[in-house]
Amino acid sequence: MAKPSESEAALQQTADLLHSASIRVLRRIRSVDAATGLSGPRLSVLSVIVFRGPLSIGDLAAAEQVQPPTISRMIKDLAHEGLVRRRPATHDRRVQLVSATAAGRRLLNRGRQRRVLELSALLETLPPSEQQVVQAAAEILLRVAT
Amino acid sequence: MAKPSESEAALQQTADLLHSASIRVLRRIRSVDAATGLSGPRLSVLSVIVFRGPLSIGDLAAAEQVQPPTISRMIKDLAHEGLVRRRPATHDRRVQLVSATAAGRRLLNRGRQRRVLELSALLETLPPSEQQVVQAAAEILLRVAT
DNA sequence: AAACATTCCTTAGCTAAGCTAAATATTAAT
DNA sequence: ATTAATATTTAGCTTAGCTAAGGAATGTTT
Repeated sequence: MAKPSESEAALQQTADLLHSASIRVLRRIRSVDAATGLSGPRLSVLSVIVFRGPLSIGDLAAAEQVQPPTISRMIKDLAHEGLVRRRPATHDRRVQLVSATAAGRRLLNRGRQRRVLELSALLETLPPSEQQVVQAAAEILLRVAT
Repeated sequence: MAKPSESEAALQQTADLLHSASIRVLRRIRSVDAATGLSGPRLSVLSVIVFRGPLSIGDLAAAEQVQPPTISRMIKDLAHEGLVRRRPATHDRRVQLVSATAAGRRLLNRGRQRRVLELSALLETLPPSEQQVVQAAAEILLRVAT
């Protein structure tokens, strides 16, 4: 590993801080998520389904960075719990289009609300100037991190 | 749910952005982590062991927000792979103190290096002013989010 | 000091979520 | 009409989470 230049070192320090901060933020949220009654992975796929509309199994697998069989089974379970509905696409009956039921949307939105409130409580302890820094950083990262 | 005031709404928007940004940052890192040959959970406990020194099973469980049996089994496996070592504490022979081996530290540091470089590549595309915003935000969040 | 209670860890056994390989069904192409 | 390709499912394995129950060491009470 070559010796990094000064600016590279600064970049790496920022990267390191960002890594740790992201971990802590999500760790904080995880505890609150338990209240939904869904596991992390299920909550995550339900979220994709709710916000990115009807979607095939394959698209869901790509979105979750997971293999199709994993999604296939989760959708079966979520459908059985009435949170999600699936039907063959009209243009290609191999693909299953998955969408959220009203119950699925309700559950997700309540969970999302709890999460947001948990983080809000954290941000509330900051002076407004720092809140703005956090917001600006989040916007920057959302722009560049796919 | 009561109607939020204007500042509460702003806070919630920031919280929402922060949530999404954190997810995307960690998702980006996950792909790189696969190169270590360790799963996410194992990498995570190894990291805690390396950076927080010798630690009991119970402390590790608390750090990872997981029940002790989960850690107990993972430590058994990591020890078997030579990445970690455990021995009874001298002052209380019920507790097992876990520490990293040289091999464990090497593996972790290489992985950490890869992660940091991956994020650095992302940050590099930003103008310096935005890099500073991200760094400032990360520092703020590390301060308030345990 | 003996008995009881507590604490730390492990074992056993379950479920969920990840994987690969192989099967099925539909569509596309030759 | 076959053959190839694609989308999903099924089957079977591993890892990681859980709870319940047990063993060993330590603390507490009488």
